[in-house]
Amino acid sequence: MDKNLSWYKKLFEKNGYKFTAQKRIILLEIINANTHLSVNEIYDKIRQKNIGLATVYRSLKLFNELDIIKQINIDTVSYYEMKIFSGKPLNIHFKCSKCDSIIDIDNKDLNLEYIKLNKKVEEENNLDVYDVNIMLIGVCSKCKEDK
Amino acid sequence: MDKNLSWYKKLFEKNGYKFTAQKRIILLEIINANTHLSVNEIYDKIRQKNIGLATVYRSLKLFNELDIIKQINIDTVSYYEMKIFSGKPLNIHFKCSKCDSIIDIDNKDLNLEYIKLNKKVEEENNLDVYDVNIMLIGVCSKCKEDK
DNA sequence: CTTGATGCAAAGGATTTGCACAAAT
DNA sequence: ATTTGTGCAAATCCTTTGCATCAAG
Repeated sequence: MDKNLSWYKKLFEKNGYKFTAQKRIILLEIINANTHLSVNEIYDKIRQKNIGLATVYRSLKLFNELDIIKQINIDTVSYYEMKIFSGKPLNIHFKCSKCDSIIDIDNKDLNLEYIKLNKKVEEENNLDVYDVNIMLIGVCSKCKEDK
Repeated sequence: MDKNLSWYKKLFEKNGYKFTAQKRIILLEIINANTHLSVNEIYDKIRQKNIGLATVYRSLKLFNELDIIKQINIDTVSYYEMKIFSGKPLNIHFKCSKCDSIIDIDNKDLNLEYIKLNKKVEEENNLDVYDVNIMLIGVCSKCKEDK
């Protein structure tokens, strides 16, 4: 087991949960995907391993609670992705309203600018902001071409 | 009927839909709320008028199609609010993770800055962006106090 | 009279829960 | 042993759909 997984194992146990084979498999899928996944996408990848849908839901709920994944809701469908701290403070998602594809937008400069804006919101409204979801809607480059 | 409502009536009829009493009642609730409403919040306000839940869903779907309302999804719950063009190009929502309240954040300067950032995203990724949903998550001022 | 709209109830889809059994400490 | 986790099926919640009827043009 590599270093990272044992880190997660410790986190689970510290909070009174067991790091079972099922949770390990589900977590690895999300880590390896490196993008957002829906419950069904996760379930499809692991269904041959005899893991029930309810277990997927329960694991995701737990991961969320422990703050290791992030849930993104797009048109009533939920997607999940890892929270990664270094160099990727937040993820911006773009949805094409023509082809419905969802694109991850990741750009350090942009992220920094968004963070500055968040600071401003915090100050002006007396809030603590610790997470942001930004969802852009429009037409992607492919759909701009074929019209 | 005031000017605004007759504008909506025309919009509906131009698109082959009737401006019924039910749609009028539902639309007025959203206009008067001046904030985001869930389907249940809308339904509760009008249920005494003998309007079915299905009609609420159908009307919201239609309003969305005609682009007069905007749908916001927060943790699998959908909220609806008017799209207002003048001076309110976008709405930023903040959700307190302690008390679950949702606060509308509206500030012209902030909106302008966000729009600049969106331009940057458009250019760098060759996209057309025409709508943005920004959702901040954190702790509200009330919950910051009572701890 | 023709077309779209409505209310109701049934259907559908996503998510959660109850329960008996299995696994881990 | 005790506690937590799992798979399955049933239950629940939100949303959509089918159908008979109603209303508007």
